[in-house]
Amino acid sequence: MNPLAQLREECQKLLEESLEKAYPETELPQAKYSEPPNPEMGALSSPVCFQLARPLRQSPVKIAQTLAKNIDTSSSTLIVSVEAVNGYLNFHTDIGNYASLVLKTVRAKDKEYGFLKSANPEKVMVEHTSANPISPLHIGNARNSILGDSLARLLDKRGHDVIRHFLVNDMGRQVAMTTYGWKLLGKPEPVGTAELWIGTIYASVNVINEIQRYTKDLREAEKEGWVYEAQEAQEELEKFNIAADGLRKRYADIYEKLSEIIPGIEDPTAEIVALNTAYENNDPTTVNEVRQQVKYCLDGFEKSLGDLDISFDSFDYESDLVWRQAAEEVLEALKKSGYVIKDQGAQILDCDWVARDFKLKERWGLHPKHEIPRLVLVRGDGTTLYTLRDMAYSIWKFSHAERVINVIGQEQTLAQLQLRIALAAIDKIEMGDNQRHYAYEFVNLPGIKMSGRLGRYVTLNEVLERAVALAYGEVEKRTSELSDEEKQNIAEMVGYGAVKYTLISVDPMKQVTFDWEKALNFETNSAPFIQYSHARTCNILKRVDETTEADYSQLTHIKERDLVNLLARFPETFVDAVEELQPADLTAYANNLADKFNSFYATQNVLKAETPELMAARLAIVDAVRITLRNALDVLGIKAPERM
RNA sequence: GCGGUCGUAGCUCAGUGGAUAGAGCACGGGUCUUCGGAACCCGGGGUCGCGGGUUCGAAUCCUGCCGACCGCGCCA
Repeated sequence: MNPLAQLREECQKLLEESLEKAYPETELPQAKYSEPPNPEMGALSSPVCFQLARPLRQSPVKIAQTLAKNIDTSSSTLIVSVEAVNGYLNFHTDIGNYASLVLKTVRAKDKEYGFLKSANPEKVMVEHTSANPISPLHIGNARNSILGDSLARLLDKRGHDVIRHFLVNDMGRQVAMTTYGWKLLGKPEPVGTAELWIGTIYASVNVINEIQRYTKDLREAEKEGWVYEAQEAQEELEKFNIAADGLRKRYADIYEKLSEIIPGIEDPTAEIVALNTAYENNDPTTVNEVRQQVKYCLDGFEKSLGDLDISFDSFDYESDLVWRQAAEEVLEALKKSGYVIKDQGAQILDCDWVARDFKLKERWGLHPKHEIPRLVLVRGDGTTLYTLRDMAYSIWKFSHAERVINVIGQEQTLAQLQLRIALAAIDKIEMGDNQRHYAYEFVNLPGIKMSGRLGRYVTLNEVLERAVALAYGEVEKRTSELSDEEKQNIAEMVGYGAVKYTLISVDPMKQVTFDWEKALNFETNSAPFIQYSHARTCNILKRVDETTEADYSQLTHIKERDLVNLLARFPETFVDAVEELQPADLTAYANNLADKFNSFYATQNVLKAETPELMAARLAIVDAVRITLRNALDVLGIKAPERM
């Protein structure tokens, strides 16, 4: 299953024998094997001589030469020679044997190639997306969904039992505001894309309220002759008026109607708060209304994400009564812990104290000077805060899983840390250990900031539509004989793949600026490029029936060796990507493999190979590349069409 | 003020202790009677934010500055 590991074992054996001969009594230090800078220098390389330099009191270069001289490769099937270069030991493979091992392994394992299973499979819950059900998913949410889903896929392939979870934030003021607007409109059915329609209601209510407020401020300031205040109000008004124009353009009647109704209401804010309270108190009519509105949005989310092949095993509503009860229990436990202090009637958790007592900073790798701010649990008026519900929710997660990964924006870092600390305070320190905040940064738009409150965003749907349309145009140029449906199918695989790839391939902690050109770039270093390479492999394979026995020792060209080496690296790349939770490792790998394959393709003609045995061997490479590219894309949730 | 994250080519980004720091875009030049050019090859372009330290070896680890963003609510 892992040919690279076999190769490494043989290297290790040779090294040990050589060291025993050349420097008896010396232990072989633990050293990682690395990849030489270029394939001509061998398949594997060891820097072990640098570590031996001190104990042996010799230069690494000298040691490497001595060890190389003492290595006898006759006992090894995979290694044909070892070279000392600048203190490194470079291992050269017997291409016939190594290619045979690698290519046969890949082809025998086929769909399972690379997916080494964990020795300790766990139940893992991945919570991702969890977007507020009041606006369409935008390109920033999509980063969350796509990263979360790729993590879930990676863990699943590694043999873990994965639960994909969505938390519905239905308790906030924003949901109440949206439902309020929807009621004012007479509870109509959504028109067009439901989430966008809902998002327009939400933003309209908000914008209208703000315009009223600043209009009032402006009048007062003018009356009193406050120049500075007047100017400030004027600027705010302009901002909201621009937003209003955008909303009108999207759904003229929503904004118009609401802007006729709302100014006639004495205190809309009070009514929104009242609606929120009624919902919290489980008033049956309100529950129906809110849930209906939320459902419109969630159905839309499921559809957009479904297009991307992203789905959930469970949706849970924050409003479910269980949490409130569980939150009470958590509060009791926290009080008993003794870490809760009182301040003007409020109850507050002293996080830093907990961290000190349980040595959490050492345990979780935080800086010793990192002071953790205190956390308010209960207000002075006795009402509880969200944190308690979040804790209860966290505890609930662990009744379904041993490990929890929360894909949540980077701005929640402190809140997530406080949550883990609070869990430690009530004797659930292992829940803190096994809970990981998988943080990611914003996606910005060039020039402006996205804002749900102003209804200003690039929606996921828009991006997907444009990507698929562009892909369709390209597909049409090349596969005119296919039916429209087939072309559409391929265009979707390509367009969706392109969007996923751009979001997966950059470090989650890097702020990115959304760039249409880059998202729709179908050239090298994109999903379509990898998919295209895959289609090329399929195309070659389609043209032949392999009958001749391959002679792998004829794969003497450096590009062929390079591909064999790279193919052998896939299983460990996969394992590293899962263990480090870095799906980007796999986009980089797949791009690299596609790149090397195209380079091979340009000069090493497969079907016109010099001998039938060489052709068979090259076909084996092509087939192995096909399998590996497909598997790498598959584990990222990107499909690989056979033609495009 | 305190804490976190980021800073690598003109632009967008890889590279989490190893050899000469790599891709794509953009720019300049080439390949093609093709196993599908969404391709391949060559080229220019870098004091890895700045300074110190650890190490045989640092873009990578530690530390001090500088800059950008985000947190530090009796909001959710």
